Amino acid sequence: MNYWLMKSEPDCFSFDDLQKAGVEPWDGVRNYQARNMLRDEIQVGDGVLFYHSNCKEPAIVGIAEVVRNGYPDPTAFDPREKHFDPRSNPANPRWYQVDVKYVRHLKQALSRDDLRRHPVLSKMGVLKKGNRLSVMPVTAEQWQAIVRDA
DNA sequence: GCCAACGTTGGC
DNA sequence: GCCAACGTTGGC
Repeated sequence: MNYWLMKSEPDCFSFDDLQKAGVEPWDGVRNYQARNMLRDEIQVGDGVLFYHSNCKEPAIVGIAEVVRNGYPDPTAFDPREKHFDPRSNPANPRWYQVDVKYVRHLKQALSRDDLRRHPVLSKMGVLKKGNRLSVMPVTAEQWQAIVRDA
């Protein structure tokens, strides 16, 4: 069992949206490093920290769970989609997605300042400057520090 | 294969 | 809105 942090822009898709949806495909990722994790590493049952990015109050807001292993991202095949990629096709898919399920909100969202102040969480990749990965690994220690206290 | 130009991300 | 960081593109 592994743990991940996934970013979403709340103006686009928020954690409340995930709660309403229940289960949602994590689509539109167009970065090879992230693709490799989605396709090869992220497994059903893995834990997900849901992070709101590019917004007024960037923060880890809740917990989700992977409920489907990596499979081809169909939005890459559709020219009407924002993330359409003509180089990807069903016979030879380039981009992958997983399905994630809402679990629960944190009692209190963890802002970047909260994370920076924490002895364990201050090491999280999401705090690193210039980090642009929309999916990144979280250590068991970091996961437990969050799930235990929040 | 190098690298400059360009686009995107995302905190601030 | 600014700008640093980084990935991608494409000419050579």
